Amino acid sequence: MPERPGKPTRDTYRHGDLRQALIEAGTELARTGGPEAIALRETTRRVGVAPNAAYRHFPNRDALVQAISLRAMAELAHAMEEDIAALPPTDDPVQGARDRFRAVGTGYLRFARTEPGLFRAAFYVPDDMTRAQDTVSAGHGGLTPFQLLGEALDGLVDCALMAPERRPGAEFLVWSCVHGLAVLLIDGPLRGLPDELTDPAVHDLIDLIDKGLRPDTSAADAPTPA
Amino acid sequence: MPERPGKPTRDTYRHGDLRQALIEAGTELARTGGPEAIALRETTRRVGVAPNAAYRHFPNRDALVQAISLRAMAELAHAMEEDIAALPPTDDPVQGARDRFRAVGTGYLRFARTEPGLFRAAFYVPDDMTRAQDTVSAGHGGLTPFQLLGEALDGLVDCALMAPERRPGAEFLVWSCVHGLAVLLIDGPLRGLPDELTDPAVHDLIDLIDKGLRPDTSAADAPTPA
DNA sequence: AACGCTATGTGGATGGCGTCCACATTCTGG
DNA sequence: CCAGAATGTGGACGCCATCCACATAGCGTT
Repeated sequence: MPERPGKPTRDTYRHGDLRQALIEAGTELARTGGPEAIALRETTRRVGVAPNAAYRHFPNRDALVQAISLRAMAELAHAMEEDIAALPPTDDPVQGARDRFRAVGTGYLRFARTEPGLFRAAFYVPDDMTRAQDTVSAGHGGLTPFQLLGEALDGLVDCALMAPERRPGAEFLVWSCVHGLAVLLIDGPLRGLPDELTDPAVHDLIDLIDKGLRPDTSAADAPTPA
Repeated sequence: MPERPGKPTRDTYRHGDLRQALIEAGTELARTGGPEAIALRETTRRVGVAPNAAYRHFPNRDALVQAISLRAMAELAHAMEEDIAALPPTDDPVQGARDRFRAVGTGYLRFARTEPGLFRAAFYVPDDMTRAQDTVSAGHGGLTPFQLLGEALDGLVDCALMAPERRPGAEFLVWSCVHGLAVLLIDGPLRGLPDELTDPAVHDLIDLIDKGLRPDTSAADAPTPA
């Protein structure tokens, strides 16, 4: 019996669901080391299978990383949904819209800080905008992170917290701001900033975005402030 | 004569300034392929030297990447300085402050789109905030990108385009927004967006930040807009 | 001027990686 | 029940970073 305990073994020649097992194992690698830590050989090793077996389910390493990336994106959606769900109920629709908008941002940044490896994996590689619609990257509610943000923005417009003419493409602007902070915090120059400093930064950033989106009250768009 | 044309050779056993040559060659690799394209072996090959020679000047690959990263950060500073220098002269100090602030942002994003590989290299790896002060990463004016942004923000405060009490830490917020768009554009889901779409996005983003930074004119900070 | 020390470059080996090709085993449909 | 498809294995190749032992060149001392 050459079976050493601790090493995953199997009695059948076939694995059963190797594809899923690889995604699972690879996700754990990404969780601790980011997408570049997803080594094909190490992943197959953990599953207890020869390196080449992976090629029966993915054309190459990048395809595996891609699949893991989609799953990570879905986890990001979950985190955002959690922050939205944790919101205290309100009768005021304006308050509600603003709360949901904030929750989208805080959930995003909470996930980035809690699971930096997966967050980075979610944004790894051959991506175009089409993937944001992929249902695999959606949360339990069926919406992707991008779509969750869109809904929150629609809510702002409905409550006149945002000018409708500014709505088109606003996802990209807001997304940029929040994403930028996430990136600077997890592998940029702000890495390792203690929570006591990051939490206010998150708050202030969302304040800034919120304020920047609001409709112009009087005359405030011209070069001079007032 | 085993010298094949095209391959860099040298007549002396010593190279002269191998360290600088490695940084130079590695920078070219990063320019086209980003920091992960900086392979120690390929870099030394281009310089015409054995792989191990690099270890006389850098403890490991990461140190080389780090040196290249600093140089790339300096190039980023140059790009920002260029946009500032290209500004039309103005008598209006308010206009000037706003212009410089915008130029900091446009320069940053122009560099990111023009030299995505170097931009990514600039933000690669073991970084903490201390490196932003490193003079190696400064531009011709002696200021790092971070410091250039700080100056621009000071200018806004001086012209009452920004509330002084919001000044501390504002670098991080503004930086996040601009950096986020850069990242989404060059290796995120917005990759490959044509210039016709990115240019307005850059403009709108800076507008949003500008607006978000402005002092509250009347009553506009409370949950209700007006 | 000669000597030795140190800085610098070379060569070879090791272990990790992704990927390809040939082969083995199992499952499935006719 | 058997052929072929699906799946897993083994070995090889070329890339990589890094380590050790060795070679050579330049520099300061005497």
